[in-house]
Amino acid sequence: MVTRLSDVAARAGVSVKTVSNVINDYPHITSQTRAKVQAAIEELDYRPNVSARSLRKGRSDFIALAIPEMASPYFAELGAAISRAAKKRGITVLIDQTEGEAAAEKLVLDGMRGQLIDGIIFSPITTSPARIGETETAKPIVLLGERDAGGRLDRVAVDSVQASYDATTHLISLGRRRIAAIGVGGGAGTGSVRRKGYRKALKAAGIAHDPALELAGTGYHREDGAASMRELLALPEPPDAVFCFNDLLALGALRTLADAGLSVPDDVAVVGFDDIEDGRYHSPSLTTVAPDMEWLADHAVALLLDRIAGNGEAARRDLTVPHTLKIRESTGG
Amino acid sequence: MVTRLSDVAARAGVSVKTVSNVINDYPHITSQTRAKVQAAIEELDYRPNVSARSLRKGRSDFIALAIPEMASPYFAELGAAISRAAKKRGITVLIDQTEGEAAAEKLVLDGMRGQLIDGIIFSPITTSPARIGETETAKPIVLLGERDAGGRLDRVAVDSVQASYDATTHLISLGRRRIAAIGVGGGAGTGSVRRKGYRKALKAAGIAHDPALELAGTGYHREDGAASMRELLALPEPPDAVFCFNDLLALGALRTLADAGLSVPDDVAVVGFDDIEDGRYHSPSLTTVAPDMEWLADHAVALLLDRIAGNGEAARRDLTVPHTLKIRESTGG
DNA sequence: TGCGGTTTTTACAACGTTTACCGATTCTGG
DNA sequence: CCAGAATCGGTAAACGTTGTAAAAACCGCA
Repeated sequence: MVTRLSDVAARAGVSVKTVSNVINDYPHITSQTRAKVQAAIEELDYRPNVSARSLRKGRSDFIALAIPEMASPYFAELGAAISRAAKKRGITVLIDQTEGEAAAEKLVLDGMRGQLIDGIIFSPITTSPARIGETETAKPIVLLGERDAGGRLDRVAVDSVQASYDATTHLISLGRRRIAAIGVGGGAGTGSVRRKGYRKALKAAGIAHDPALELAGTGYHREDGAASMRELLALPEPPDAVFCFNDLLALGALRTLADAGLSVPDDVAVVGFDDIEDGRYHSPSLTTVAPDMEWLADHAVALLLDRIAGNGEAARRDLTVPHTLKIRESTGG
Repeated sequence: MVTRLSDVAARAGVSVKTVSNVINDYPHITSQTRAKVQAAIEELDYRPNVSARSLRKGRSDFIALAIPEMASPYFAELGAAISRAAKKRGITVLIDQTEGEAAAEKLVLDGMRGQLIDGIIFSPITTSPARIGETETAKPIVLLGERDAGGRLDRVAVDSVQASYDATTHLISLGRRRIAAIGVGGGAGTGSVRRKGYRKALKAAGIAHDPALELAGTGYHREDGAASMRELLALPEPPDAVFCFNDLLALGALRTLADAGLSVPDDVAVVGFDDIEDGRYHSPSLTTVAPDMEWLADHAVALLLDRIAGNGEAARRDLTVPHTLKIRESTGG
C-alpha cells in the first residue's frame, strides 16, 4: 500500500502542491492548512518517495564514503563517525568498499552511482593524488588522509608529520636510541609522510637514521606488523623501540614480541597511530597517536555539504584534525 | 555534463527505446544495433540515472543492512561481507546504524527510507521478535541472529545452542569444572540462547550449574567483559574457565586476567564467540566459535533477493550457518 | 462597495527512465 | 516473388515529486 502525495492531498482536501509545500517548509501557509495537512500525513503514515524527489530536485541527500575496507577497525570507526555526523544533518551515507583496487576507486570517482550521490568523502589508497585532482567529477569530493590532490580538492587530515614527530620524540624521551619504523612507504601516501616526521624527530635528537630500521612491509594489517617485527628482531642489532604507522601494525608487532618472550615496554617500546579500541584494551595497552575522530567526521561532512550547497567557487580548504598522543603501557605510561 | 538516454540515442542514431532495450537486455535486438548502442554508451560514458529508473521500475537494487553499530568488529566484518555478497549480484548495500535504539530500529522497519530500499537484512537488538513479526512491512525482511519473529520472517543464524554446547564441552574436556559464562541475558536474545547450550553441556557432563558463575553484564563490549571478569575473580571460589558469549567480552576478560597476573589458559581458560580478527592476533590467541561469515552473508543476500524477486508466498526459510570451534592458545590449543 | 496589494493555493509541466502498444522491417517457405 | 510470421524499433504515457507562473482568496482603506 503506497501512499502518495495525492492521497494525502485528497484526505486533507487541498491540492498536491500544498502538501508538498507543507513538507518543504514553504513559508506562506496558514497554520490551519498546515495542521490539516500534517494530520493527513500522520494518519496515512506518508513518507515521500526518495526517488521521485531526487529525480525532480537533482539532490538526493545521499553522500558516499569511499574507504578501502570496512572491516578494518579504523575505517569501521570512521564509517560510524561519518554516518553519525551525516545523520545529524539529515543526510545518509553510502559506504563504498574499494578494497584498495584502482578499478573500484576509479568507478567511485566517475561512476558516482548513477547520479544518486550528491558528493563523496574519499579515502584513497591506490589512486594517485594527481589522478584524483585530474578527474573532472560532476560532484564535489572531500579527500581524507595524507594524499594531496595537487591542491585542487578540499581535504581533512591529521598533521601526520607533526604527529609522527611527537610519537618519535616521545620514544626518544624515554631514552630509546634504536627506534624502528614500520609501515614506511614510497610515494606521497601515509607511509612516506609519517616517515618524514619520524626522521625529523631523530635528526632533532641527533640520532642518525638507520635504513635497516625502516620497514615498508606489504600492507597495514596485523600480519604485516607481525612480519616486520620478526625481521627487526632478526637484525644483528635489534631496535629498542618501534613506531608503527598504524595501530594494526603495532598490534601485530606486539604479538611477535610476545611470542619472542620480549617484554614491552622494557625490552622494546611500541607506539601506534589511530587509537582504535583494540589498542586501548590490549595487554599491554598501546601508546598511540589519537586523531579526534568526531572532529574529523564532523568537519568532513560539513565541508562536503557546503560544496554541495553550491559554494563551488570558494577557495579550497585544507583542514587539520587535532591529535593527541595517548601514552599507555606499551611505552610505560 | 549529464548524459541522458536521449543523448546516447542521438549518438547511436536510434530511438531512446532501443537504447533502453540494450541496457535491459531485451532479447530481440540485432547484434549490430546492440554494438552501435554499446559504443555510444562507452563514448559518452553514460550511466543510467538511478532515481529515474527506480521511480519507474519500483525497484532500486538497493538493500539496507540494519545493525546496532558499525564500529563493533563483528558487525564491521558482517557489513563488509554483506556488501561484497551484494555487489557480486549487482546490488548496493546501505548500512543503517540503529545504535540499539528501539526508535531507530522502528524507523528502519516502517520508514524503509522512503521506498528507496528493496528490502532489509536486519540484526535486531532491542526490538522484540514479536514486534518485528507484527509490523506489516511493505518490503521483505531477512532476520539475522537468534531472535525469531514468531516464525514469520526468513532468518539466517548460527545454531547457537549447539555452538555454545560445543564450546562449553571443549572446556570440560580440558578438565575444567568451574566454568563461568559471561553475557547471559534475559529474554529470547543471544544471551539466553547461548546460555541454554552452556547449561546443556554442563548437565551432560554431570556438573551442577552455579548461578554465581553466570554473569549478565550490561553490554557486549570489552569493558563489559572486563568488568564481569573482575566480579568473577572476586568470588570466594573463582572459575577455572570462562565462556564469553562474544569475542569482545572475551578480550575484555583476558585483559582483566592479565592485570590480575593470572595465566591463560593455565589458571583460567577462555573461549569466545564470533572469531573476529582481534582474537586471532591477541596474545594469547582466542579460542572461539567461528561462524562461516561468507556463507552467512551470501545466503542472507540470496534469500532476500529471492523474496524481492517476488517469491513472497513461498514458505518461510530458516537457515543455519555452519560453525566451527577454533581452538587456540586461550585454551591451550 | 470596490480597489490595489498581499498572501495563500492551484494547475501544469518538467526530471530521466521503462513499459504497453503498435507500426515497420526483415526473414521464411511455398 | 509474395503472404505471413517473426523480429525490431518508435511513440506516448506513466512513475511521484517540485518549480514556475498564474489564479484565487483575503486584507485594509478609501
